[in-house]
Amino acid sequence: MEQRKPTMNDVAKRCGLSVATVSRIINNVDYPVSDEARAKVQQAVRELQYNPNMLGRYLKFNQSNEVGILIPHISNYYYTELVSGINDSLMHTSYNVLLCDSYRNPQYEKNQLQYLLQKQIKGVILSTVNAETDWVCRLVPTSVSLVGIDQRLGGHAHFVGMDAEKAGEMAVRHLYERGHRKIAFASAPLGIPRYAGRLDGFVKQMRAYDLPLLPAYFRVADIDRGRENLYEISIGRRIAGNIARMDDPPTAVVCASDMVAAGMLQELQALGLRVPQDMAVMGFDNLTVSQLTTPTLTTVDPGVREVGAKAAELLLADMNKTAPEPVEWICAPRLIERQST
Amino acid sequence: MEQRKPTMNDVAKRCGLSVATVSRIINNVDYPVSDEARAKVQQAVRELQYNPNMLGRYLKFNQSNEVGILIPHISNYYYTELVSGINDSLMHTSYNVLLCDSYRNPQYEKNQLQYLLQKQIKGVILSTVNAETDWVCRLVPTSVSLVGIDQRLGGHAHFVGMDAEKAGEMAVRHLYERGHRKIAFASAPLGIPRYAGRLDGFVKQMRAYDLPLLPAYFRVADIDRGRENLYEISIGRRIAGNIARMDDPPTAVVCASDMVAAGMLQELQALGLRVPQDMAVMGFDNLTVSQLTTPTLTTVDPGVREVGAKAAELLLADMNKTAPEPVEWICAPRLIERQST
DNA sequence: TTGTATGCGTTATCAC
DNA sequence: GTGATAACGCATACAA
Repeated sequence: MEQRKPTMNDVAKRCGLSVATVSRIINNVDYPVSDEARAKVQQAVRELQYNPNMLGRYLKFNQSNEVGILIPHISNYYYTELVSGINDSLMHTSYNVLLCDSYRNPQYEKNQLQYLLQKQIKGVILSTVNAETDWVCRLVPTSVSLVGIDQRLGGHAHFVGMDAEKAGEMAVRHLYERGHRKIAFASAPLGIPRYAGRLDGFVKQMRAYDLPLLPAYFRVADIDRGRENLYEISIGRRIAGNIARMDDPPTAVVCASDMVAAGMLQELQALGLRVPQDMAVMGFDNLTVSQLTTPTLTTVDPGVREVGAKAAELLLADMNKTAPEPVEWICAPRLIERQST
Repeated sequence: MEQRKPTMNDVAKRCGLSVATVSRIINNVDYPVSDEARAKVQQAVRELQYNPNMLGRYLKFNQSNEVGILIPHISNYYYTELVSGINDSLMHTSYNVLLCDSYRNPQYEKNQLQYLLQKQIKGVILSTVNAETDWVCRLVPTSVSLVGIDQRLGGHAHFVGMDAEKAGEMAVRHLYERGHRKIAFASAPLGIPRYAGRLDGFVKQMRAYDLPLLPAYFRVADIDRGRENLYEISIGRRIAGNIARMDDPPTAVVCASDMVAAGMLQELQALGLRVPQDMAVMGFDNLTVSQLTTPTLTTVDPGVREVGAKAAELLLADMNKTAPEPVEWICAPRLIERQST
């Protein structure tokens, strides 16, 4: 009962024409064809429920019509935001988008990229798991367009990034202007480069203001596993406990991400502190959740959606050969003031 | 400068062997081959940076190694949760996963499915945009495994679902047991079948308790656009305003989803009502956000992740021909009691 | 143990 | 207007 899928040959036989004619009609190519033949083919296509096999076509062209997006984890809100930015731009094109997940595993990431290349995709937008990216441009031939997000990829790759360091500076500046002098930093593990960048900016601006950088005020979780979002929330909760119990607690805490900040916010309040009166809390990313917490969360928006849109734009330009030179584009962060500071 | 990608032929020429031998070595097929040939081929592969072209291989086999997931919207937390459940199971197999987004557009959805089929994928897991699914099994040949989520697809498709109606009943029962008699229902548009199902269950259980079904207590938003998550939140906020201003307000409100409930929660409190004392609020889905609101949100967990895992399991079984008959599996909902009721 | 030749479904070049 | 036929890259039956 397993029906074999009809091929163009079947269609041709059915209507007594050749595959050449059938192909021309199906592809609507600009070629003289009799109305009679066209009608016959269209009917046969309908009767057989013929659906063209792209593998044949792509092989012939030696080029597919697909672009890949490869991100560390689909269940992390940061990346879904990013993908939305990309998709919104790409959905209006004729390209087919393949979304792949590297599960924060460098080995898996490399495999996924290799699979995509083996399918002869035309372009890739890649946000790598970590800062080790040398292998990428060695793997991706120049005939495949390449855009790196968050991390530079070298070679012929374009780069779209966010200024994590500046974002970190902005957070400190905002708190300083609100009168805070004792400011802590709470983070998930710094293997994620944007968290490290935010910390760098934090330190830099603290120094610029000549504020104390107490070791006790740096709280970076070290284990790195569990379900993405929940994991960062639990880090926030845990660090909140630490901070609340300190002899000389800070008056404000900068969290490396909104998810960490959300956990922090909740636990601080559960421990009886008022936010922002007793402790101000800030995050980064401007995720949807930052509007749902009570109080709503002040955050630095790195421009994730804009970055996605720009990456898509660059990819398209490169595939059209209109962007021969590798381009760098950095999105400026934006402070979103809400109730938590 | 555009280098042509090396083919197997190039590898063969380079090491003075035939493509047959090269193919056998590259595929590690169980076939007698001299160590010398093996070494030569491996070196040539490295030197040329040869990467096999799957289009050729798939075409030859007339079968690819890929499965597709097609969902309404990647930026909707409900679906990312679902995809996570699927991926967690599929990542341990040799199948390649292609994630596609139908943008809540039925026409786009059909196109996406067609593209997947044209690429000769082996199986699809599909959560359709709406309840109109007749076209699906007409489009998907029996040689392609098919699993429907949320909506039945007919034909040879398996089905994994959640009991939305029962979930709706559970919500009412929970509130009733807490003493609530005047209960409202707030929802995003009912074009999304699970929202309609929850409403059905709500109505059924209200009738069973002989509770009043006042028209004013049914608040269903009618416009349907904007960014997924933010959109549902704003619906929740808007309906909160309506409810707070009523002459004879309910004492509890069931929201069709956690996102609607989160918006509701926030706005009610902003308007000076205490949750749950003045107004109890419930949601559905048990999304991560339901743990981040203040108060945390009581919700009915429909078992999204389990459903994803089960769908993956069924798909794999079907592709291995170990599940010849279409299977139906419905996940029982679970009440998650938190602070909002 | 290795090589030759064929075909997978498609498009394009040529001849008719 | 239409129809043979040769690629595209790969895997394999068969020959050597």
